[in-house]
Amino acid sequence: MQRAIALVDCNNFYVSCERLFQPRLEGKPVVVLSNNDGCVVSRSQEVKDLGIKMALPWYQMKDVAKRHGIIAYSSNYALYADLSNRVMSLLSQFSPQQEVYSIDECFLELTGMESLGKLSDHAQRIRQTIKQGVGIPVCVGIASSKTLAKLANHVAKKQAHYNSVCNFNEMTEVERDVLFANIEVGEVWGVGRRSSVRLHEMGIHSVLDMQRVSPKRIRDEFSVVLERTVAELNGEACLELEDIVPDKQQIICSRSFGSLVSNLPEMEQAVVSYATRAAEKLRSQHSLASGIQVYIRTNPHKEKDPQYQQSILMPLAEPSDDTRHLCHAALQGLRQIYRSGYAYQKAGVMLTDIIPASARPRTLFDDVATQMRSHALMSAMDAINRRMGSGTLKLLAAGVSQNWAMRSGNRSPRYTTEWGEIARCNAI
DNA sequence: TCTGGGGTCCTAGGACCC
DNA sequence: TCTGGGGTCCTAGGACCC
Repeated sequence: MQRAIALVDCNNFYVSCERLFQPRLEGKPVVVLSNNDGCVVSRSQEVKDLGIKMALPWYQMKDVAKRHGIIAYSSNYALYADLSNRVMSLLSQFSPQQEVYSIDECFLELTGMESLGKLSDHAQRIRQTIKQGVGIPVCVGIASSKTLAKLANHVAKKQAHYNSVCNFNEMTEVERDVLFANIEVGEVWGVGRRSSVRLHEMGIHSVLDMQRVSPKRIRDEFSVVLERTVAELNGEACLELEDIVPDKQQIICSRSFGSLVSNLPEMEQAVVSYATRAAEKLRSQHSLASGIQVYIRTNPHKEKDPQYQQSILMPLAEPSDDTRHLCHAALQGLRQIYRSGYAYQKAGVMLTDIIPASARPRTLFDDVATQMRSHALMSAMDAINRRMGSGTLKLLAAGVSQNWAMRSGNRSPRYTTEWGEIARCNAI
């Protein structure tokens, strides 16, 4: 039986989320910026049409934004995450097997569902359901492997006559060849900028070229990863749907500062804040970490300023999920690598050697009473912060004024997750 | 003034062991 | 004269993704 995998991808997801609550943005050029209002991470079609590239720094496009009346929003992850959950939940009705691949896209297994009629018609019903139920526009690509499904989605998005749905399985080989010959190889999932350049040098320019290249040659010149991509392009499904989300093997929390930091006390506040957040993520997947890595750096874009970056891995005496232990280790690490005389732009922490909490190693000398008190305290903190808002209860070491905190100049209200910011309907 | 954050997988190379 | 070969584990770094 022909394998049928769908990739459902939200259009301009963050921008679509903003428009949902502010319909006046419809038809206008809109962008959403990364943390710190750094660069563009989501663009409306109007902005794409202006030729503005993804990840362009905001300060570099302020002039063009002014000329064209581009409206910029700071990112509002609480809103996007909530709407994403609604989309994914609705999509789960359409297949027994769903892999949520990112905040705005998921794979659905549709193999064998041809009995429902043409799969492209089915995909149109999926689109209508999401549009009606959440209000977010999506495109659907269908094919016999994940890499091809991604490509089909790309076609559905770019070529208007497909009406937002493209099913390679419903096309003849000749039709596909014509299509593939006209798509740049760099559009393929797994072919990044570096590989793209090298492939071009080898004379492989289009998706069709890539499909027909000898897998062995790709393996020798690149890696097994890209060799799999070639197989996937030929309809051989090498990548399975991963419907069970595995625990994270590393948990990172890092952020650029709103303004440069040149003193240890503020760096300490930032590192404690990040370690606190990382510990929350760790507990939410019921895991323990045995190490915490701390990382600091100056601004590499300021070439004239003295540059410094350093990281250090701090092993913990025993695996833990206690914010206090993790922060303590992180601070010790920070003090070892911190050098005065630099203007720091960013710090981060990474939890490593993560194990399930149920696999905590036991010893004869375990202080079970302390472990239980720690667990009770962390559970209470998490419950309060969930209910009253993140950061309601925190370590004093995280600082109160937080002068280094990120900029977020134009964030929309958290319409769906904060009582105080909920959307209002005014009767006239 | 101003350039994101969070992940995964693979590979190469060194240390170490027998 | 002549100094192996294979395996594992760890780490750093690269490439890619959204």
